[in-house]
Amino acid sequence: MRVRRTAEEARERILDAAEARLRRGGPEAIRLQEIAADAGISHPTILHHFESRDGLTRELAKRIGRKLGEEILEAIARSPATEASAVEMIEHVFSTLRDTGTARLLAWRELSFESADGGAETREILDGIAGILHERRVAHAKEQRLRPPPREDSWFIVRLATAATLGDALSTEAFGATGAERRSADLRFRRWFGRLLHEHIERS
Amino acid sequence: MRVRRTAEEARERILDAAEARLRRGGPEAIRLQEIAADAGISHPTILHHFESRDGLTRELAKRIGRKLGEEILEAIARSPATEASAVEMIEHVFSTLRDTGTARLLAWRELSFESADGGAETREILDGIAGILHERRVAHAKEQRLRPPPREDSWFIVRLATAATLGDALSTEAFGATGAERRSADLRFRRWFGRLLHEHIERS
DNA sequence: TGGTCCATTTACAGTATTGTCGGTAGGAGG
DNA sequence: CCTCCTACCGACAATACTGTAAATGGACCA
Repeated sequence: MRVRRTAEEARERILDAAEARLRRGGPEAIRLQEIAADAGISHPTILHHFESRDGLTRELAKRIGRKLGEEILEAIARSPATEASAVEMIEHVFSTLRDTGTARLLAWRELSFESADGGAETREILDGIAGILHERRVAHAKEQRLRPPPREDSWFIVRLATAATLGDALSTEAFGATGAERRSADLRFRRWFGRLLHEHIERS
Repeated sequence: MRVRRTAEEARERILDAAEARLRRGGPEAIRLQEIAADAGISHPTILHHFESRDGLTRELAKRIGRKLGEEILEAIARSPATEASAVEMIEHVFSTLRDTGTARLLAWRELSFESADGGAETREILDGIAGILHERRVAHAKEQRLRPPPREDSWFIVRLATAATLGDALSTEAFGATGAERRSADLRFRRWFGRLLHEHIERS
């Protein structure tokens, strides 16, 4: 009683299982046998599709990056294009990133592939976001007949938002009680952070 | 020709070696044999002192937390006690944390022991810092006859600084060229962040 | 229907890694 | 000097994990 999938389908399934293990079990949880069990296949099938365990982790890291890009672009597309909402945009982007648990995966990626080439891709995405943000701010300044903010300021805003989200998602346990209380504190913190950035931007 | 150390000394040596491996090689680099080789001992000695590999990692995680606490407290002690320097204090604390590479270790710790009890300890440290910051702010407000900021505001400042530092240290690769150019950008970013917090605090 | 492709499996090989055991030796205290 | 404690080691056991080889069968196509 053997299920046969397309190669693409099988690969996705395997990556899904590996990702789930990574979310739950930390950086050492990528074991071929366990992943295979989760995916309902035998472990040599994984090797058939990814060459080696290393191939699997590399592919997984790539996919995490791709998914992140998609999530962010989607969030940008959904956010209204008014000038003041630039902050909201950022906030929304990164709260999405966080709630989906992608932050943990990103951290694993950074930790595991310190000198990998994957960083360039991430950087492009962030450059893109910073560009959009900056354009909006420049347009806003023109309207109000104020002088435009330095480019680096916009870049730093994105950098801060990224770092804060990543860091916050990682160290959540340290920041308060669990359950409902924590959720509401998380929300208040996010809002507080949004306001902080907003005020900074308003001050141009 | 056999070297005999005190148990305490041996444990420290082993933990040092393990920590170094973790810094360089990522989360999967904790191998008893390699660590033993680095420490100039045989691997059963590690097991003798730590029961099991798991015992070693747990102990290492604990020590990382302790060291962090010490570093932070030291930095606090060194920073002047004037009110306005509260931000500087934070900035200094976390730049120290970052430059020593402790941020990477913390990330490993969070990733590996998701539901461990270690979180409480970290939280206590942060609570302490937030307390100090808040006291200073309250005193400052009293002097200026302004109304004191909400406690949660101080707490959130610390939370943001922590998260941002941790996240930034992790994702540094994604943020720009390496070498001298990056260093100066890092410095500017830190300053920028410091000013951002400072302005927020000044606005009470 | 017969044939080909290839995703999948079972069984196995090889190796790396953790953990155990018995014994050895350094050093402190009597 | 003798004795005890225990840090330490070499050799071995057990297991866990990755990777290989050969066979199997599902699906599509002629």
